[in-house]
Amino acid sequence: MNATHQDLTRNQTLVLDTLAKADGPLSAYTILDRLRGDGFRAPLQVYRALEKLLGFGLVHRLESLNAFVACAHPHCHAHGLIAFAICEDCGQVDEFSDAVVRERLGAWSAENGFKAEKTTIEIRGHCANCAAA
Amino acid sequence: MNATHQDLTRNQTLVLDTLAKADGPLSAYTILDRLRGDGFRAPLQVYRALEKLLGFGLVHRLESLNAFVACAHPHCHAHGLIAFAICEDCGQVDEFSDAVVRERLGAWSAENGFKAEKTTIEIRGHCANCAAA
DNA sequence: GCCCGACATGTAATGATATTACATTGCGAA
DNA sequence: TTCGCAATGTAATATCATTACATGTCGGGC
Repeated sequence: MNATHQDLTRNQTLVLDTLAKADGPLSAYTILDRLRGDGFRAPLQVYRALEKLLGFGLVHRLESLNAFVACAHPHCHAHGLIAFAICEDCGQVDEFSDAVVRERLGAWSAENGFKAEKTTIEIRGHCANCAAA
Repeated sequence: MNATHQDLTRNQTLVLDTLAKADGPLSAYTILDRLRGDGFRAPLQVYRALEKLLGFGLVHRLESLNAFVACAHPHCHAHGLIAFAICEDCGQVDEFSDAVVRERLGAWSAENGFKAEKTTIEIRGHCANCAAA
């Protein structure tokens, strides 16, 4: 019973749409500001919606930015490990997945008896466009 | 001209020693509190020391925790990519490095023209000890 | 010896991110 | 209808990090 877009509440929909329309990651407070016109008043309204959306796999949190992005592949919440390449110049985020990386990290966990719950991979740098300029 | 332990200033030494003595990651404010007795008064004193220590490779920042740990291998600041396994129960952090993972992420960057500056890999979960309990 | 520049430090104020606590509302099931 | 649960609203506060500006320290060139 995976949550679909239709299960979302009003607040969740507003937050997700805001992220989807944005051209890069947004902080919770930026989302809040963009939704003032829709009646948002307090950070908690944003954080609560984000919490659900993260659970549904529709949104990702970028730990190194303290910010959030809409999932680039919202239809296949299948892949368990996602990596992000974050351009420090233009803010663009590229989301990808690598089976070998997943397998290697899984192997380390198995060898060390570590039960992984959530894995974060974030590469900060400069995208092709910005590196060229 | 890599910085050695001897190049450190008083504040840097105090902060590094605090992290080294701790049994897990510490937030900047926790470090501050532990150094009040040594004359520390303001967050900036901690953040400035951390900034240098991060540059020297003697300390790592855990992005998903907003906290800091002393490097487990302070003598070989060689390996370019480090992964952290963080136990959510006991707070222990295990630091490791995997050549295959580095190679795969490097390959993705090369294919996509992305110039990587810094890569974060953090696995949150439960260590062998805590998982057993 | 003195002056200067570079860097480390001290201090206050503020900004940015996130959570706790408690009251209220909406809505389906017994 | 009434209960219970999940979502929501609101205020206050906790936590993490930076900006701005003043002061101190030390070594090199003169």
